[in-house]
Amino acid sequence: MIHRAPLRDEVYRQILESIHHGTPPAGSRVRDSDLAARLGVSRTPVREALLRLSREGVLEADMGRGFRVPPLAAGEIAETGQILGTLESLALDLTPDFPAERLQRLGAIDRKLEQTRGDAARCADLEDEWHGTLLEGCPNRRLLDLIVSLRQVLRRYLSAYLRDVARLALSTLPHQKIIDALRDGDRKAAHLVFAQQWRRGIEELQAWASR
Amino acid sequence: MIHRAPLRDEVYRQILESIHHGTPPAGSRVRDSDLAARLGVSRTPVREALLRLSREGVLEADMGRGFRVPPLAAGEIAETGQILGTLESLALDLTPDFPAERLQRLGAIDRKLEQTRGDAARCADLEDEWHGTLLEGCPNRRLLDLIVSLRQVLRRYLSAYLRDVARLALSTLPHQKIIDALRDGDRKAAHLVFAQQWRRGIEELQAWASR
DNA sequence: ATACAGCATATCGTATACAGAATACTCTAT
DNA sequence: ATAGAGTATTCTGTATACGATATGCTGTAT
Repeated sequence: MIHRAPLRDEVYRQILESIHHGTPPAGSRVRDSDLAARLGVSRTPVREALLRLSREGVLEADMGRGFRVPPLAAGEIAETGQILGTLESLALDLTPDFPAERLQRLGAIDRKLEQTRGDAARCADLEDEWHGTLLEGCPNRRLLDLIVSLRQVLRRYLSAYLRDVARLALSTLPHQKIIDALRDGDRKAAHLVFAQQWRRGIEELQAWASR
Repeated sequence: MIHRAPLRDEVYRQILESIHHGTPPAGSRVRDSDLAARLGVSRTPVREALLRLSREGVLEADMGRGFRVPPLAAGEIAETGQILGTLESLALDLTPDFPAERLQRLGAIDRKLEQTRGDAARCADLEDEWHGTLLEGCPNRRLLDLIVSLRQVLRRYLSAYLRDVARLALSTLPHQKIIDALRDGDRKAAHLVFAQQWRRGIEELQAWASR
């Protein structure tokens, strides 16, 4: 069973990756013809990807003025964080079980996370992967899709933060606490730590973004 | 200060309205050239609108096969309902206050709702307006945007339901209970009734959709 | 030096063109 | 009459073209 993938999807991924690496930097314009030339495709799929990115909040679009990477705004962290924290908590609650195999994979990601030094984007990637793995058992696929797309917004801040403070690695301690609670079958505790970690993470990002 | 609006936005609205009225019916294909001809614009803005609608879950897009109105599926009601109920509850909690003026407007919408007979789409419109008005004070604009776009998915089911059972009007009783609780400053009670009403609504829709 | 008018250029939003894949159609063989 | 191969047509995804608006530059006046 073969299936062709739309160009716009690949273009979407490429642009997103660039933005996470900070190119172009926050505040700058994004010219569709530039991207089309760089990626070797026409403007059409590029614009489709840009339109999608601006619906998702990763880009801004002003009529007649094209697209731009919005400046980092502390307020956006809180807005998106509230939503994402709520939705990920919901996904956690909806997940029927956490088989040992999944918990092991979570531990493996944490170990990689601890070994990752210096590469902010890679670090943020792993953090994303951890959350994705934790929630992958949630049967509500639409919810998972929504979470993934919302996460792109926060990822921009997380990457910028990690680059800026040049922190060598994210702490995996709260991760481990959640894994332990789930292994013991203590959903309530897991939920609590998870929500608390979310709050802390958002506060940390916000404190940084507010200078 | 004048601002031109992108064609794709107007096209988006038109298509959405059609779908809510049940044309084209669930299951049928949507040809961009048809719409372009009918609306008197080119395929470009039409495709942009269709792409957006399929990202939002109102349409389906298969590569090489274009777009279609997905068949009504009971599972989708539960999936979207879980998300939307959670997010609207969040928005309710985040709203700092409910001035008397807003509560009066809610009452006015309810009265219109009671007088609306037979027009399913109009009825669903008013139900939407009620929720929109209830939550308009929430300072998290991104959350409100997200809620609006998610609501489009459920609206398709609500419209179809109202058309099918030919119910003359939605009950505004739970609405009134929420308004009363808010007037008394009893947020907890309001939250409770709200969440409960959500559950009941979803169950009702789902029971209908499952035949 | 600064601010502004006027022109040149770039870039956007939309329309159209084109190639290839999917669907519909026809004709034949059973 | 039905099923299936082969062809014609439609429609999609992507590329290109075009007109209009926004942006940037140059020169001049203050």
